[in-house]
Formats: sequence, structure tokens, C-alpha cells
Amino acid sequence: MISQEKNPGNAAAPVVHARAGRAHPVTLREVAELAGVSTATVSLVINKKKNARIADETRQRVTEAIAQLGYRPNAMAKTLVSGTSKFIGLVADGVATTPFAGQIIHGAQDEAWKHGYALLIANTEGNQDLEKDAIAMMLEYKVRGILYSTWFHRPTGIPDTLREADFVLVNCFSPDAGAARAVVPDEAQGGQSATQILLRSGHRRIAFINTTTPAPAKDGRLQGYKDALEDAGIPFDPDLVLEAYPDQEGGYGATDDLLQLGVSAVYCYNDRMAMGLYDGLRENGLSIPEDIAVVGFDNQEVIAAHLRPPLSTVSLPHYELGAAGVRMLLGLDAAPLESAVKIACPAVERDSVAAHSPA
Amino acid sequence: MISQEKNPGNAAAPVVHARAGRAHPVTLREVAELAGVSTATVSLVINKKKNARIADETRQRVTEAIAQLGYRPNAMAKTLVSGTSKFIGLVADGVATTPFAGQIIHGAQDEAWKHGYALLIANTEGNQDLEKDAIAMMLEYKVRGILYSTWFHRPTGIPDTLREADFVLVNCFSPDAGAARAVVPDEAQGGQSATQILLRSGHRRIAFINTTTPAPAKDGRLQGYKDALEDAGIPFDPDLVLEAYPDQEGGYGATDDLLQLGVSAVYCYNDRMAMGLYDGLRENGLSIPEDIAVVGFDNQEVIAAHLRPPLSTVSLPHYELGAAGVRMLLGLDAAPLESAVKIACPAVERDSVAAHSPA
DNA sequence: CTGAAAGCGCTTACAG
DNA sequence: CTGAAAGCGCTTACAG
Repeated sequence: MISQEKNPGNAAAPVVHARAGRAHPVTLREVAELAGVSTATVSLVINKKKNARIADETRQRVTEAIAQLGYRPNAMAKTLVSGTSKFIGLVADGVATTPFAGQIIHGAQDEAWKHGYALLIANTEGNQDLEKDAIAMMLEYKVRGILYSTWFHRPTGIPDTLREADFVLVNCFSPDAGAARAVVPDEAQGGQSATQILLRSGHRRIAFINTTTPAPAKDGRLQGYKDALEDAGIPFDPDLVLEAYPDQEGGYGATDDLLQLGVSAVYCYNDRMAMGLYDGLRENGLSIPEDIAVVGFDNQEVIAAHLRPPLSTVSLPHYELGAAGVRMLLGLDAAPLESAVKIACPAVERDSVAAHSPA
Repeated sequence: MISQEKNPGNAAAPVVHARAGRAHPVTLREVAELAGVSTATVSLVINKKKNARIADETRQRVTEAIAQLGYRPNAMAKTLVSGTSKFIGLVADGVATTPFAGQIIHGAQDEAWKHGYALLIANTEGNQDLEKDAIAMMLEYKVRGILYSTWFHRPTGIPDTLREADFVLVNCFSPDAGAARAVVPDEAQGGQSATQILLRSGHRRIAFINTTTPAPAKDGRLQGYKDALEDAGIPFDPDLVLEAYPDQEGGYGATDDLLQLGVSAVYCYNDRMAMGLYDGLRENGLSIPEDIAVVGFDNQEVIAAHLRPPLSTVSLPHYELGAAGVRMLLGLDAAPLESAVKIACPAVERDSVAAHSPA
């Protein structure tokens, strides 16, 4: 309980440093001295070595000394000896940009923690120099591996230095087959699930408002739509596929074209589009889901859960992406080099589609 | 350029490990040997020591050796010697829960990086044990200090172990005055700014829909409303203050009561409420801002920027909170123990308030 | 069952 | 201008 305060006699002096105590943190050696054993013995009891046979009495003394001194092992020294740290690096090209990028971090952090690893993060905002520095930093801290992630699903190049570490691409993939382990959302399955929500509700004539921006999501979500129709024995009609910019304005602006189509249901590329469409539909005196059923994609919580009516959609599994990335890195999950692992986008049904409207 | 591949002769074997190369990473000693100097010299040139006078020719040889071997300093060893690492810890009680919690991380990360620090994050989801473990981990990695943050502005207790480090509370504060450095959003100023947007537009009778949930934000945002009215010489009328649950449903549900008030403008506790109110107002055939002007609070991007009309609001400065926390921790910004530092909530004007409606 | 010693990869006085 | 040596705090064979 020895805690050397700076100004023991001067209680009135403002405590400038909130730091508790000693200039020099307590070391293994000090614990050993207090317990009257060697540092080796202390190390052994701390690390609970199986085959180390330590007398209970000795172990006891050591444990007490540790508690009494408030000893904390120096992880740096530990790592120096072992050669590899308990860090996993996560480089992201934008936590800023999107509300759910944070979920990748969250999933990675939880999973890493579960296996005794801490997350070292760096946000590069897409800046190549920053990225290089970030990777260098992680390499210097001898991370166990690096998760290289993007805020939206896309192909990516692989920085040279990244190859100096074990790494997994998260939410992105290398266009060069076999070049890297990667985990991405299963856009096609998601699109299929979204369409099926509508199909199950009895709709046969379903429009799809796709994005105008090229991306794996654009192709995948369309493919899923086609797959679902095919499964249901409904011929694909290209006229039912519209395109708009993937935000509220885009969805709103697509309203008129959509109404020309004479469909009873529409699947939107994302929730934001659906949000805009809600406004457009409402302005036309149409109600959801009675007059027209709507499903989105992304499950962007703030929007989807609170639109009126709450939006049925499909969830982009960011949390799972981060977690799976960690498991693949640690060799806990299979991680083929040939192709990216796909994570399911589960359907989230709410009230924008009637339970059964034999439209 | 010596890179010892695992199976040099067996090109057909699948490359299981994407890791480039050597089992043993190259060390300072190897660089020294290749350059024909001592390790001390190499260390000196790497760290660009001012007073170290090294012959240009020697420096040159060392630099080449480093490049040739692809040497990366071992940060662990470095830290061991210096005693304190280049880490700043960030413990958060929920990255998950809210879309903007990620901004605290983002701001902290950017600022930390700017000063040569890396961010070590841990998400505790409010779990005390996890929290203790997270702090212990950070302490063991000898972090320079810890940012203890909450996903919404609130009073907080301070875990004992946190006091073993330098720390700053971010988005939260200790109810015990003088107990800790802290940085929080300036709710009162924000509420004042929100109200002033309306005042400047000519409104005199302004309702405030506050939250039902007790929080510093509840008191502060109300105080700001009162302050703004007082500055404008308008007596505060308690009847104009409604309360509702702080989400879309709450805002929607408050519509009728609001309409009883006969106001020309309304300031909502947050953007989500405003979003619900938009729907309620629209259902009553009212248009924004012509019939009634609306301002929100939070500047929750996905919502505020894309409602129709786009919502005027006040920004919760999460990014700045994270950045300021780092600066306070590093002693770059003043950080009084007596009271929390307040960060301004800047107004973000969009189209839900007319430029000039002499209502 | 426990201790003495070497070593992980660096940096920092101290000589020269 | 540069090298030899000690030491940061730990762990790991190796003795005993």
C-alpha cells in the first residue's frame, strides 16, 4: 500500500496529475523480493504454467505480494520475449463516412477480445500515405495480423506492405483471384431474400429500383432479384428495373417512373432510397403497404426501424464481417484464398409489406 | 533481397500463409552487421538524434542496409526501454448502440495519430468486468493515457483502476466536482443556437418538445431555449414546452398537442423526434416551413440532411469531443479538474426554417 | 519444488 | 565520429 504522493504535506495544492502514484511502476523483481522468491517463480505463478510445480505456500506468498504492490505485468516486455503481440490491427478507409462502418470495428473488437487480442485501429480516410504509415505502425507493434477494411463493399488493391503481415480483407476483395483472404456480404442472397419477402406476401409484379453507381452491390442485388423471380417461376422483365442515385432524393425522384410500371411492390437498392420513396408515394396519396409494398436493403437502423410504417429490409452484416475477419485471421474459420467468404444478409421483416396481400 | 521462401522448389504447393518471408524478422543487429557498424550507430541514424554526429558516408551505408533488409524497428523493444508507449487507450461503453459513437473514435484516432500515437480501443457495452479487463489491458501496454467515453452525454462513475492512468472523460463527467478532467458537448449553447435559428427567422411563439428521459441534455437544451428567449425579450411560457420520448414515434405522437399550442415554430429535442413530427405535420396537411418551422438537434446525418425539406439542426460534436479528449490528455489543451470543458454544438441550417418569415 | 543466467531488440550514457 | 556495455521487464531452458 505504499503510494508516494507528490506533495504529501501540501494537501491544498491542486492535484495536477490524476495519475496514482509512483514514478516507477512496480516490476516482477519487486514482487519477487517481497515474496522472497526468484523472478522466475513469480513469472511461473502469474502465467499458471501447467508443469510448474510450485508449493501452495509459495504461490500464496507471491499472490499476496502481487496484490499488495498492485503489480501489473509489462505487456511490452512480455511481447518482446514472445516475438508476437496480442494485437490485431484494423485499418479502415472511413469510420467517418458511414453510420455502420463502426459496426465492423465493433464486431472485430468483440471477437478479438474473445480470443485475448486487443484491437489497434487506424482510419486512413482513403489516404495512401496515411495507410502506409498505419500499416508500418502495426507491423512495428508486431501485430498478429491486419484486417484491411473498406466502408462499402468493393474491389480493392492490396498495399505492398500489407503483405508483410498476415491479413484479411473485410468488406472488400482483390480482383486478382487467389490473391488474398477476404470476407464480404452476400449481396445476391440478400437481394434474393428481399425479393422473397415480397413474393411470400403474394406479389408477382415487383419492381426493383437499382443504384446508378457501379459496385458489387449493384450487380449482386440485381442477381438476387432475378434468382428469386426465377425460383418463383416469374419471368424477369427488364422494364421493371429502374435506376436512381442511392439516397433519399433518388428514391423520391423515382416515384413517378415507378408508378408508371403498375406494380404492387417495389424492392429498393437501399433503405435511404426507400425513405425517399415513402415521401413520393405519400404525396401521390398512396399508402404502404396497402397500395404498394416496399422493401429496402441495409437495415440502416435509424431509418428502417422508424419510418412509418417501419421498413422491411435486409441487413448488411457489418458486425459479422468484422468478427469473421478476426476468426479467419486467427485460423478459426476457413479462409480460402480462391474466393471471398460470403456472409449472409438476413431479412428483417417489419410492416412495409402486408403479411398476406393476394395482390 | 534475401527472402527465404518456405518451399522454394515446390511451386505447385498452395501458399497457405500469405505472410512474406522470414521466420525471424530482421533486427537492428543484422542491419548493423550488414552496414559494418555498431547497433548504437544504427539506432542513432534511425532516430535522427540531433547531437549524434555520424559521418554522411556511414549514415548512407546504414540507410541502404535498412532498405535492403526491409528492416522494421520493433516497437515493443523501443517501448520497453522508454517505459511509456505511443498508445492512447479508448474505452467506450457502446460503439454499437449509436450511429455517431463512431465519430468519437474517429476524432480521437485522427488527433492521436497527428501526435504520433496509436489508438487502442475497447468496447465494453457497459459491462463492468469487461471494462476492468479493458483498462487492465491498456495499463499493461503502458498506454500514455486513457479516454473513457460514453455514447450519450451523462454523469459517470470512475472505475478505480482508471486512476492508475492518466485519463480524460469524453462525453461524460464525474458528478464529484474536481474529480476528473472531462469534455462534453455544450448542450445549453446548442439549445440556444437552435432556438435562435427560429428567432432570426421572425418566430416569436416557439414550442419546445423536450425529452421525457432525464439527462444533462434534457436540462441543457431547455436552458438554452430559455436563454435564447430571454435574450430576445420573449417571456418564457412553460405551456410551450412539451415532452415526448426522444424518437420518431415520440415526435409523431406529439403532433396533436403541438398543434393545440398555436405556435409558428417548434424546436425538437432531437432529429429523430423531428423526423416523426414531419410525418405528423404532413398528415395534418401542414407544410414545412411555410405553416410551421422545425429545428432539431444532433445533426444525425442520415436523417437531417435528407428529410424533405432538409432539417435545420444543431450538431453534436462527437468528432471534436474525441479530438479534444486526446489533446487534453496530452496536455495540449487546457483541462481543468474543476469542471468539464464544453465543446460548442454548431448550428447547421437547412430548409426547415424559412429565411425570413415574419410570422 | 525453486533459483541463476541468458536473451528478446532496442537505447543510452560512457569511453575513446 | 563510433563502439562496447549495461539495462528496460519479462520468459525460458537448465541446473540442482
